[in-house]
Amino acid sequence: MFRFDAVLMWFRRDLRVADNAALYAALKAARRVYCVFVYDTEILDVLPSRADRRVEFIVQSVDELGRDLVTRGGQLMVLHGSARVEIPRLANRLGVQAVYANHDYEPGALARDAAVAQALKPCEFLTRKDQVIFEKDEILTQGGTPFSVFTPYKNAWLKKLDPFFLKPYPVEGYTGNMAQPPGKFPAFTLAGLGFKPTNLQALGIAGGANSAQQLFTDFVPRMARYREARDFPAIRGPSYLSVHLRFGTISIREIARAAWQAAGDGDDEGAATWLSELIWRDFYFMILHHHPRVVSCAFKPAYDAIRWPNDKALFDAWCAGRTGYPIVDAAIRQINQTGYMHNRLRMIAASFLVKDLLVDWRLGEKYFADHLNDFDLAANNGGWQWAASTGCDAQPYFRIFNPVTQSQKFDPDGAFIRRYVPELAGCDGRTIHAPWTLSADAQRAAGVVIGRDYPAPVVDHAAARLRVLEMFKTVKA
DNA sequence: TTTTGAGTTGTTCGA
DNA sequence: GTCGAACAACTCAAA
Repeated sequence: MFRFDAVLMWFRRDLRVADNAALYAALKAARRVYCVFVYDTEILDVLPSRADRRVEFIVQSVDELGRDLVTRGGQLMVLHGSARVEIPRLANRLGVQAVYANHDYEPGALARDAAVAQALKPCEFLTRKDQVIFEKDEILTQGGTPFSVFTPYKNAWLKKLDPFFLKPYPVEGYTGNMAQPPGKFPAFTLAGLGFKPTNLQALGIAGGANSAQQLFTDFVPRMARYREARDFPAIRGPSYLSVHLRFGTISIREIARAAWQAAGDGDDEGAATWLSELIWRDFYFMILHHHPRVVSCAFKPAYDAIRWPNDKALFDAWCAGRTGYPIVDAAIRQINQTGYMHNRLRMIAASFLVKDLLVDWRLGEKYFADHLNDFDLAANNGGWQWAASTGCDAQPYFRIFNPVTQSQKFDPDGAFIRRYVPELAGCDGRTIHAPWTLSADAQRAAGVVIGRDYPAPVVDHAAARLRVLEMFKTVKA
């Protein structure tokens, strides 16, 4: 009744037991299922810092996954090395007939998986869809081509959606055939991996599926207000699940199901808006999978002709949160201090770097990639190309965020700015968005001298706007 | 094949 | 303060 005697389940971006597609497939297919996670040195060795919140998050998640597997009669083997080498070696040692894993769509991961599949032969490498609701070829235009505009993609996505696609994989009922590995596979500590602790715990962020469930439970009653609340960084609008989606400590099916059910027939716009964000996630995975060149090039190739000045002093000011524009600086300080940045602020900070400072979007993309806990290649690239107007939707290049207007609109009292730019704590809600406009007396009264305690604006927005418009026009012509 | 409607997230200007 | 139009013209997707 089993297809295989023994198989190996390889966990990667799916650090949970519940509703895990590949784990379910493995348990259904084999009399004995081994489980493994590899701390892949090919990834860890190139991280920019030895204190990385993501590594800490993964360690916590892997530890919890290991404990969870033990309660179900299994045990997680944990390795540290190159997955390309370690997985085939382990499969051979265990004598399994197949290795199961969930699909990973990034170009580097696809190359790794192709190499592993090759090295495993004749042992099979069997993979399942788990990270997304619909993969790259499941939502197509009537002409059978991939979409490149979000709205028609979303309409087709919603039309295709059926409760069937959101059904959880009932892993719990099939864990009787978990296998005990031969020998010892001790867990790795953060220090054992060569990394230093971060402020993750102090931030209240924790890895693992239990923490993800807590966040989700906390968000469910807020979902109805998501549409109104999500744009204001000072309030608790978003779900904060992005990092858990990144590492698979929560199932996309579980949360999409909740959103879809709540959205109903259009009577809950908060849930519908949140579901839309989950569809964006599928959309960008699809775009990257079909167009891997966007990793290094503009989706609209014409814009690769732009010669970005890339002024180093301006880029450094942006990275340090010292541009003189409070909302931009607060945003950058948030990512620097926490590894998280509110979505509205990601747009403002990205627009400012590209359109005001004339720095190549790829430098900003890299900065976010290095610092975001929830960094995902597909979504980060899509977001930056959107902000830079080089992306795949019909985004006119003359849409340039005004950092003061955005600040007034989305942080009206300056509460968020005050949290991350304490130099400006003495400014009132009216003037905090553009403190350089204060008179010398008013600055003294607010306890901040512009140019001494807080930088003067590094560029003039109105002038910068005209300059970038001119640049884009030249390239088009 | 041709036509038609529409395109995440904005800003500025002028009435 | 508020509102509508202009920004410029292109590409996508469906009828």
